[in-house]
Amino acid sequence: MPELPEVEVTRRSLVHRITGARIQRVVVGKPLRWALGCPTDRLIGLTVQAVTRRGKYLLLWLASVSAPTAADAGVLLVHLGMSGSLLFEVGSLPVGPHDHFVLGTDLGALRLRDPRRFGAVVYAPDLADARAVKLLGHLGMEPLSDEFDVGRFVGAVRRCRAPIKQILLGGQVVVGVGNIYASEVLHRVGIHPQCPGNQLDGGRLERLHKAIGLLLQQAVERGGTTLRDFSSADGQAGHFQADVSVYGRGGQPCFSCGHEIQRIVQGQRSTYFCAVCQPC
DNA sequence: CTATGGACCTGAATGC
DNA sequence: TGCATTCAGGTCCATA
Repeated sequence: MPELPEVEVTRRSLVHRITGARIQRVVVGKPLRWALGCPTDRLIGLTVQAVTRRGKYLLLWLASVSAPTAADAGVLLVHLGMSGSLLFEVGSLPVGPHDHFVLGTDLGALRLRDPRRFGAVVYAPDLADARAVKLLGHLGMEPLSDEFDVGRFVGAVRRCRAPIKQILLGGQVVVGVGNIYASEVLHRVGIHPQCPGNQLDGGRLERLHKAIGLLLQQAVERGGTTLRDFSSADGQAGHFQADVSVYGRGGQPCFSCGHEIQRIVQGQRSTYFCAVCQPC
């Protein structure tokens, strides 16, 4: 489900509702990808001071009662994995079979619903903590921020021999581009997904850089992509699936040229592209 | 260091 | 209908 746009849409739908909420109850279900890393009791009484995002992680900054604006009580790193979604609801509805982490607060209940359990909620005292560094330390540039510099992007890609699709998915150059948006952005700029990074000239990479920012921004504005079950924290589905031009469209005609969309496998993930619009 | 494949887990869709 | 197979929005880890 969740690439950067879906995570950002979740963040925006959540932040104004949960900020200031005081944690009263923590319920854990079946194990997620990683253990929480602290006793659930440790979270009781803390308040959610801010909700930020790094790549596909949401960061819930926690504050103690004595310093409610300082985020001095650590951070919860939330990852939605493949099938996760966060829902925030007033009141306390029954915990469903796929709700594997629930924060009960005085403002409502936040639940991570994740059937496949590739997601995780990890507590870290701060971002210098070893667990936080392991998860966030190697991540590349934020594509919707000013740090997403053209020169750095071009330079980094041209140092890689891997296929450009894999470079985008890897997250070490730029974060947040997942399997849907990688295929989509390469189609937009006419680059073949198997083209090695170091064979792309500066002009094409500059256009790719620009297209990544634009595509992700557009997807956020459309509420993300809902292929099966994504929804924001208030239950709204996304609409960007209506703007998808190649992902999941193997065998169907390209909207630009009419040629049949190809499906190939790279790194055990499906890639979709048009061999006419993306010749190399 | 890179590249590759396996692992984690459930559910929906497809095929025989 | 029933059962087996394939696929799915992520990413860490072991192995070569």
